[in-house]
Amino acid sequence: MSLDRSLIAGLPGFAGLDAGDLDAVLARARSSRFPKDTEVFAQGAQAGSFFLLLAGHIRVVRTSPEGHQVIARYINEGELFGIAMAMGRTTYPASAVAAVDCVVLTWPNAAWPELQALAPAFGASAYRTIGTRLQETQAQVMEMSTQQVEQRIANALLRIVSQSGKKTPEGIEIDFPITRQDIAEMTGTTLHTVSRLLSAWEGEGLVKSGRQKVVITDPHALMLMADSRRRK
Amino acid sequence: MSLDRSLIAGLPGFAGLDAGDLDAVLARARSSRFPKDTEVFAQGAQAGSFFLLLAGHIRVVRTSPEGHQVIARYINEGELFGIAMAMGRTTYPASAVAAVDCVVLTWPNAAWPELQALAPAFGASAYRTIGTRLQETQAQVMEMSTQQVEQRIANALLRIVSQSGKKTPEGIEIDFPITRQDIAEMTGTTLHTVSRLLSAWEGEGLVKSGRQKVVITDPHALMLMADSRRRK
DNA sequence: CCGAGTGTTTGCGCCAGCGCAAACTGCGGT
DNA sequence: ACCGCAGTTTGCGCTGGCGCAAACACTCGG
Repeated sequence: MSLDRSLIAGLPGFAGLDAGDLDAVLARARSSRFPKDTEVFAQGAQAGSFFLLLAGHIRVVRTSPEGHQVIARYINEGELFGIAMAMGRTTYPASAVAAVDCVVLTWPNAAWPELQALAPAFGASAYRTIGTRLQETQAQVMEMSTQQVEQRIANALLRIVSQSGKKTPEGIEIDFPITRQDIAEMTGTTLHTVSRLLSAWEGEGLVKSGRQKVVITDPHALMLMADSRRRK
Repeated sequence: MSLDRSLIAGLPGFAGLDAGDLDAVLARARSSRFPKDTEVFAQGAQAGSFFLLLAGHIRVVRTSPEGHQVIARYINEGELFGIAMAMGRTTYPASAVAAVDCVVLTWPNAAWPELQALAPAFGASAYRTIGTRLQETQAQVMEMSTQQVEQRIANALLRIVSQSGKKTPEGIEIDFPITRQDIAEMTGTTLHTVSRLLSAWEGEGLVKSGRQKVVITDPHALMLMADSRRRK
């Protein structure tokens, strides 16, 4: 069973490749399904492969020696992940867990140079991805240093929604299940605080939230919330 | 005036190059001196060059729109920095300021592919650098989410000292001037808190500190401090 | 030697957000 | 239809660390 070219034809890393090249890229890949809440790879495991998310949403989680969990990011459809080896690592620095049922392409590390040779844009795109993530992570550090919890949560929601938002009659909805606990782990707070805040916002008509679901009903007001310059 | 090969011969990115190659690498570079507290490049500026620190210490600072400053990292001798273009950026995401008088090699962006061609290890080394920084930054996010201020500061000091520590009869000293404010900006706290903590530690004989100077007299005790599992 | 500037220390009051605990609710399974 | 669990809400008390402010101590230039 071979994979259809259309799966990857539209992605930035493979732009401008002809049918033959696309097939060659796919020839080395294996496609697999990960049911909700299963691990694609585990933190600390030997990094033998890298991945591309074809469908679904993936949560990248870091666990501290003390057992604390932090959500480093969510991976969206079409993104590379688990590219430890491109960063010169031999081991995955975090775990990847399917937030919903996912479809994933897997390449062995050995395919990395081949892909780069085949698709000149692939390497550049991958490195740009890493660079972008470094930026985002540094931005997160800034946020955590300088902003109040309220603003951090607002920012986090806006960020998610901008990447994985689904329009509904009520507003923009996060299109994968997300718990208060998840939001807390993204923003360095507790589920209690997140819950309180969301309740408050719901009261003000900014958001509408239910079990593992959040809908932003007034994005503009949330944006104001997100960067209301505090103190001074 | 040409640059001596020995300047870069020992660096990981240029390992195994012969004299001619090294000269070729240096031919494209310009060496310059940056006095203490001068900017090598400014956040937001067009990224036309990338840099290698030959001597000194450089502080990488991000400033938020509100004017808050955060120290993203310190660059040590022999490290690349300002490699925005390798990450697909056209603009520097942070400012680089000389913490002491520095000597810096500068290449125009155009030299990037040439260096990669000349020194196969160069590209890999650069990407590993970015990867490492991503790891470190993510680790910092975890730290800020899960640890108390006390531990974050201890960790920050240990990290600095492990990279830029100078042994003295009294202990290990940070070998560039660093203020309480700097430490606060690295750890997301205030200079007040840092000052109080350092005073307390000085009382317990863990550190010895003065104006823009910190000496770790009992690294082991500090390490205990750094990862004393808190609550539960 | 003096003054100015920069970095540091310290006291005090306060409050955002956490820890703990208990109750509640909606969903999925049998 | 029911039960059980996972996720959520909410109250309450406490405290770590911040904001503010004032005094202090080096160091450097003149």
